Amino acid sequence: MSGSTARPTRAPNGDRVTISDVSNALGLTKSTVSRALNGYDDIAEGTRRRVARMAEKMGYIPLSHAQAIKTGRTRSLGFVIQTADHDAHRPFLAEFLAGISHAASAEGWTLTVAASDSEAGTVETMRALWRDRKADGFILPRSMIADRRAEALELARIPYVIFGRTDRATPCAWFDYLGEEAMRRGVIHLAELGHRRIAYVGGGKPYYYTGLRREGFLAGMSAAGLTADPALMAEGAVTRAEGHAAANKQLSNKKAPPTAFVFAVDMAALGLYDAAAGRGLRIGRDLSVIGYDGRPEGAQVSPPLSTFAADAGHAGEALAKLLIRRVRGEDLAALQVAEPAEFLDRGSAGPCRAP
Amino acid sequence: MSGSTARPTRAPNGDRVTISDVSNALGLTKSTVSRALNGYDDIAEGTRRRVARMAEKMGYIPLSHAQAIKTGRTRSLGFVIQTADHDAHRPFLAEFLAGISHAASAEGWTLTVAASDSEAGTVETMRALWRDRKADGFILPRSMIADRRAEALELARIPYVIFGRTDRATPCAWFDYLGEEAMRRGVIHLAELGHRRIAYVGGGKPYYYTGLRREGFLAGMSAAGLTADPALMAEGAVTRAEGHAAANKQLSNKKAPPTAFVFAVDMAALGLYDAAAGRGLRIGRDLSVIGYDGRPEGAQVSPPLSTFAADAGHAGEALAKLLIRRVRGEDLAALQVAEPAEFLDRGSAGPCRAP
DNA sequence: ATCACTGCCGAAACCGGTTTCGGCAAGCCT
DNA sequence: AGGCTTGCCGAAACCGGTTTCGGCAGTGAT
Repeated sequence: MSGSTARPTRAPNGDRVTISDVSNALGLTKSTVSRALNGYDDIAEGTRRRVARMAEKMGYIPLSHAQAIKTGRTRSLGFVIQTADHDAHRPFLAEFLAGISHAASAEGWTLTVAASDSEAGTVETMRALWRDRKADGFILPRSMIADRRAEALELARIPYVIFGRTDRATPCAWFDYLGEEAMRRGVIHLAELGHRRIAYVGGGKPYYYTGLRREGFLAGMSAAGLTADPALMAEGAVTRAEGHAAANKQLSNKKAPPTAFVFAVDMAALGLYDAAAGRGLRIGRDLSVIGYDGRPEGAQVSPPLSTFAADAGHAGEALAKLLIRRVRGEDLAALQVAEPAEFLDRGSAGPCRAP
Repeated sequence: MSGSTARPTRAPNGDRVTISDVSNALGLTKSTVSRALNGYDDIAEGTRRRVARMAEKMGYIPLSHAQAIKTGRTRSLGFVIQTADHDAHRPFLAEFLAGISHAASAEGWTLTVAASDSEAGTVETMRALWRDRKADGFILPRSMIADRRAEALELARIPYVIFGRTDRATPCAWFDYLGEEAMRRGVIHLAELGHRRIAYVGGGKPYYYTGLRREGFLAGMSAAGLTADPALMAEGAVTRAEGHAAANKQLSNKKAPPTAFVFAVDMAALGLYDAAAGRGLRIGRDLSVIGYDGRPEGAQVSPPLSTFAADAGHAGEALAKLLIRRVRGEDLAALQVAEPAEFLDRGSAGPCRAP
């Protein structure tokens, strides 16, 4: 026993331990070691354990691209940054990517990112990455209405998961926060504070979540026994400036200005602070507002924006795990996850003071 | 000629064209094709061209991980997101990564990103990625004083490039914007507008750029024939809140409050807007300010913040190109690039109105 | 005419794994 | 006791490339 451990643990290689090193140390062939490690059923249980222990002890980690040449799988997730959309979702990216690679590396996978400046280019990029085995599947951020990326991937039979639900007929793997539920709760919360004229400012047109949140708002209104005034509803505001404009428009409604706002997007909600400042109104007292996203910028303003936290890092982690399971062949039905967004009551929503 | 083109261009493989497909189509061996494509000098010029054309025509792209098993190179750049530093640099990340992968894919390389939550973890992660051939080299964002990441990589002989210069003795490849030059020009610009009491608010302590910009400020002062007042100089402000605090402190200087500010970081400069609003001072008239970074947030405020644009996307591209050249073995001396930051005069710096 | 080069390509080993196939030994059945 | 499974492992092919080595034909020198 002690004699055989004198065998050099050091690989003859560069410094890596190869499968041959392991098999030599055990007096087995590398094919046996490979099958033992990969769970083939023609390996004796005792042998399997011996192999596993020795591999562990020697620190053997298979070279993923050496396996890939035969298996076609690299154990890497793909993500394409779409540089064209200079939209409001960009700031999420850092946490999102961090979340993805965090979950990925926990499973021994990696994240490959590429960039493209158009939707067509994105699809083409993913196809190329797939063809060259740089990624075993893709994570698509922000599902859009009639999402062509998903369509193309489906057609090419490339595994993928989406952040957000879709309107596509064929099912797919996805993770999403229940934005509609948040909107509903937000409205009810405001109603309980006595607000009756509640305005709504929705998000980006092409995104699927926009419809969901709008419906959530309407559901909240009827749950609270209120009727939604079409004049107090808008869509398409994702930046602070757009939110400012939308808020200004609704506040100009002379005969029945809103006393509270629900925004589908935090950044737009910050625009209300500007609109309020321009009119000498105080947020949280003269005007209440609830946002959605949990953006850090919302915590900086005064009073801090009450919002629903949709943690991007957590979403990234969840999606990475889902994609890995998807690539491994799990059924789609088990790969659809929805989570509630957590309400952060930070003071921008107060009791109604209007008559 | 026309007869031989009847040969199936389609690969017998899955759908990929392999090197054997190319060699068969030409009646050569794959070793010859490989050497022809890789520029060996024992291949006749005519043959080389025939091979190149056929490869192009058939759409042959070598599988990078198939090459890697022999060469040890994957043609991929590594980048580790450090999740711990929730600092102000986070927002740059999206453009930075987009720039990197843009330049990378232009050369047929890819970007592998991982995440870590500590400096030690970052180094360990890079080492693991390197060992497993997931990355041929790394891009380090934001050089720090006594940067341990660079030290560790140097020791392990792992190629890398840094965004920013360093204080390390051993030379390394880097790209940087001339922040000190920008500070100098900013001061001179303000001096030409008549300002004499110019305050300075520097950036993050651990970062190397902080010292450079401070020196740049001082150089500008002396170039303008002014003496810097230590009471009007601060450091360590990278967020809006920190900038707000620093500005407040300097504006409280009763006997000689500054009429103009130079900030090392845009986000901190925005804090001056808050401080000014709190005192009823108008930026661009009562108070002048010049920032640095070219952050989009600076364009949103009123008046828009005059600043120096240090394009993160461009930096990413430049660094990716440098790293690729570095991995290919080019000498360090040629891989050190400094570029000026472009001044964006957007109105926050006006003539001095103080006595 | 001979010889040593040189230019150019094929043959084969190799990289680090996976996977198919075949065979030996033990166990079960008749 | 002999035949048939079954369990378990080794041998060898294979994946898609790279790289070493050797040899053949043509060239120039002697």
